[in-house]
Amino acid sequence: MSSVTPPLDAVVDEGRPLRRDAERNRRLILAAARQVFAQRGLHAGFDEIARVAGVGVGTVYRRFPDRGDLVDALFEEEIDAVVARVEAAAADPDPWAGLCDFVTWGVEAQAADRGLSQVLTAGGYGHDRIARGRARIEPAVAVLVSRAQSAGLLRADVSSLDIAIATATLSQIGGPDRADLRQRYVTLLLDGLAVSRDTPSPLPGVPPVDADLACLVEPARRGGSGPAEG
Amino acid sequence: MSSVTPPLDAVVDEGRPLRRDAERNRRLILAAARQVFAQRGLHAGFDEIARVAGVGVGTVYRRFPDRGDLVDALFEEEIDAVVARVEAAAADPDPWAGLCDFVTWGVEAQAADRGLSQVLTAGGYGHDRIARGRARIEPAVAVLVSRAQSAGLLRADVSSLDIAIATATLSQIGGPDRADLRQRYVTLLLDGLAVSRDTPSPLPGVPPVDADLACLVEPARRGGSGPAEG
DNA sequence: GGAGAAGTGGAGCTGTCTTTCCGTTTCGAG
DNA sequence: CTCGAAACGGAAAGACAGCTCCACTTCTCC
Repeated sequence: MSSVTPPLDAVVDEGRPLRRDAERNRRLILAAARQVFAQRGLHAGFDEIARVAGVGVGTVYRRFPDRGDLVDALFEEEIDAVVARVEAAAADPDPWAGLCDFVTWGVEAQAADRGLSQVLTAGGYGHDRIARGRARIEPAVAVLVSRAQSAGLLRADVSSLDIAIATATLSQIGGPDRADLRQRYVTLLLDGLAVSRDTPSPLPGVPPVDADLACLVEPARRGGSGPAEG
Repeated sequence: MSSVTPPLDAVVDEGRPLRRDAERNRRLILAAARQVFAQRGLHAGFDEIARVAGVGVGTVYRRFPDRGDLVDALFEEEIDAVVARVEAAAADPDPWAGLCDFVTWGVEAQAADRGLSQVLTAGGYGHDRIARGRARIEPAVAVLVSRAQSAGLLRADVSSLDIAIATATLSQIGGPDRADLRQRYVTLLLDGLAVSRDTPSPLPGVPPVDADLACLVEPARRGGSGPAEG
């Protein structure tokens, strides 16, 4: 307040005067964690993050004593991106196109980043920064939803959380590279969300093959469960 | 090949002359595994199955040397039940009602039994008995699907595997006791699958609350990830 | 009711993942 | 250049699940 705003504040807060090498490593760790969390989800071992970052595990633990710190640091801006995208969709002159755009994008964003999907759906991963970020998404989606409902295009009995749940659920289908497959179900969902229609929107992609079923649940582990291997 | 068909054959095969206590334990283990796999999925520890069955782990491993043996023994008849249900649905005089019935039931059956969901979707859990069982489902669903398509009620561009994937996906929503929630999305799916409709089928249940998002992905573990606890 | 095969249970081995600790290295102020 | 503090890395301790092994118990057949 008065004269003493101690420089220590800066250390505890954001603008930490970390030693140059420490700051460099911090960035390397964040970059590595972004990649590893996206691929493997938030359970990923600190070992792997350290290896990808090219630092020792000890360094990761010193900088981010618990996983929540790392999650907070990483996903705050990703959540900002989600909010921005919802708001952009809500600004689309065509309310229905805006909704379609957001659902399509949301499914892919979560499919491409398993960590994001976990942060958005499972409570209790990050700390306060994540909680605050999440709280900003739902109202934004609510705007998008009610606009499409007012226009008489989106059925009146869905809520913004229905959209969130459906979007998160569809993101679980297929691997990161199977956008084609997921978009079939996005299309079905959107056709189901429309108030009425005469004819189905054509499903994109090609019909799934037997192996496409497999990417839903966690696969059998290398243990006794005998992964048939082919 | 000639004269000696050792009585051991019987032991290795099906009609095993197990000792009375061993046969009793075998049944206890199967019952326990059915319950544990349904709740926790097929990764569940043999420890827990043993504890529920009231036997030692060693006993479980002796009787079912690998997880696939246990899965085979348990899920063959559950798959038969799925096939039976598809065939019953295909016999419904109303092709659309049959499809709705099967999707609704299939989602709940898989939601109530995580093990079943894994057996049906992830390849490589059981052994040959499971593989053979799975192979019987798809053709049966194909009948159901093409009947509804021929009647002009189901959109022509979905395949039976689309139905299987969508069904399995929706079963991941909510806990075992949230059939009300899942049926909202089943309704949306069916509305999306219809060739055309004028008005949306009303969504059952009540709109989800924030906490309902959480049951999609595996929750944070008790480790450093700081499950915010509330 | 006795002998021996069959079956049992759970202690403990193994491999995996998380976290801590401390001897060494690197930085940067003087 | 020198020195102290900060940071480093990775070995190893701890926690834990999957699986094995064998001293002991229980059954069955005679």
